[in-house]
Amino acid sequence: MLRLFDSVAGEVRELELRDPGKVSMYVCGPTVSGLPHLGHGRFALVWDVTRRWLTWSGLDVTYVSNITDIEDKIIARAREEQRSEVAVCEEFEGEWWKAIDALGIARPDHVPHATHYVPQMVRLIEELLSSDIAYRTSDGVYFDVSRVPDYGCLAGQPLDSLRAGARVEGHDEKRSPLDFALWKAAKSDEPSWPASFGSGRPGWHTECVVMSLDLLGDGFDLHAGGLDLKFPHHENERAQAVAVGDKFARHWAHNGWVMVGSEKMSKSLNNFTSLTDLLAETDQRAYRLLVLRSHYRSPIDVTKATISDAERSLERLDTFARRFSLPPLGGPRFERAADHEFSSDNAALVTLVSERLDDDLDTPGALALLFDAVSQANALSDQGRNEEAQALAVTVTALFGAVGLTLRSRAEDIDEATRALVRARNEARRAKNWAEADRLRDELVTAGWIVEDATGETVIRR
RNA sequence: GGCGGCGUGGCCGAGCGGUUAGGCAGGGGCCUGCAAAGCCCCGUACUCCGGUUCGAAUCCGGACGCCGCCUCCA
Repeated sequence: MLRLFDSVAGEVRELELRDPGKVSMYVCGPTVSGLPHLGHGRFALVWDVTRRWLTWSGLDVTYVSNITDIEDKIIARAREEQRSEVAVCEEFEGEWWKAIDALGIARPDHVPHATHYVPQMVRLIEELLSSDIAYRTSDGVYFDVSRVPDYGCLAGQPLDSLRAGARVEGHDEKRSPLDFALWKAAKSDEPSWPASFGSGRPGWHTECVVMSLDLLGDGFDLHAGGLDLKFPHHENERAQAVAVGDKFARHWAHNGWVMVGSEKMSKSLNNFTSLTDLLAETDQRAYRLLVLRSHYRSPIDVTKATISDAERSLERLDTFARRFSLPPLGGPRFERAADHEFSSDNAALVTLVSERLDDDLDTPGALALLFDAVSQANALSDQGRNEEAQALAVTVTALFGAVGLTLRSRAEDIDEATRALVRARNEARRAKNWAEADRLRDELVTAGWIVEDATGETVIRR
């Protein structure tokens, strides 16, 4: 069973499931006010890997991830571009899914949208108001954090300590600077919804509480997201749930940051900013490999150098897949251990990799094992031990598939003129006409092909 | 001010007291008509200063440097 670092406990602990055999997980999704960036990509990849691994392990996973479609930045953008908030959200939600699909991330089972849950948020706020945990001000409704005894358990600091550090500008009507907005009173040029406590729009922290509890029920197993959401977003979500008597999530997990070296992320510096740009310019699997290659809680550095490093690694894996004609696993479908049969030798590898991944998602450790296995399979094949090699290769590709990394073995479409060159080269080589063979190879190479003669017949690839 | 993290070989990146992480790049070899791919071998790293220990990258103390959170953020 997976052991994961729990952000409240501050230690790695086993994921204790509410219902045996079933995992309910909620991952805070994006606010669709712009193009998805590298940080969005990382969280989506990390939790996709987690979901896949749990599924591989035989668990029935329900994965929920929301779209925030009402928020300050969306309103600001809509105003700036003189179009509706709905139009902005539609555009960037479209971009979001394009990027998700390109990264080979499986779609969530449920994708709740904040605007579809406003009446339920209103009911939650009413409940909080009725018990005086929430209070009204001239600009909305606020949550009184002092009413939650263990407020700060996610921040890792007691309330007093947080309060001492709060960056001032005391909002007159708030009881504490840490109190957060549940509801923002309507303004004439902003979208608003009716409510018994005055029309307006929901604050960000309320939507995820309502949506996660609605779709997964109280005491769901895992609530995950980027490290930056730990405080105050997740703290505040939890505070609301606890305040109305729920247990909320049993386990909290957070992935680390994306860095771009010491340089500020910007196009002018030739750093990738948006996922959309990254995916347009690189192998779309490179980012997944980069994410898998470091621990999910460590910061990762995404630069041209680290991405191209990953791309070259992928070439090695693709060459491997080609050599053994391995099927492309991963992508939108899930792999399950139970769907595969492993010989005892290969079962040992599966066990070792499983132990790595079950240990707080040690993907770097798992990859090290898999790369070793790739070398082993190649070596076996070199020695002519083809059955063993093939079986190992199939196991390796299944395990890559288990974390969503698809190896490509499919030959590219090759046009007839190029095929003719390859045939001519085979003729020349049979005739030991090396000058002609070399000339034809140069021609193919100039056309962008990589030429390999390994099996007697020439094989070309891009 | 409070809380937390990090500093590893050319680059990336694991490591949680003793054994080769792994990848990429580089060097040598095997294979090959020559290449490519593949395989084998190689670099002998851990910010600094003390300490604990038979033994420390790994534990403790200190120094220096970098970063994050306490405010919208994946």
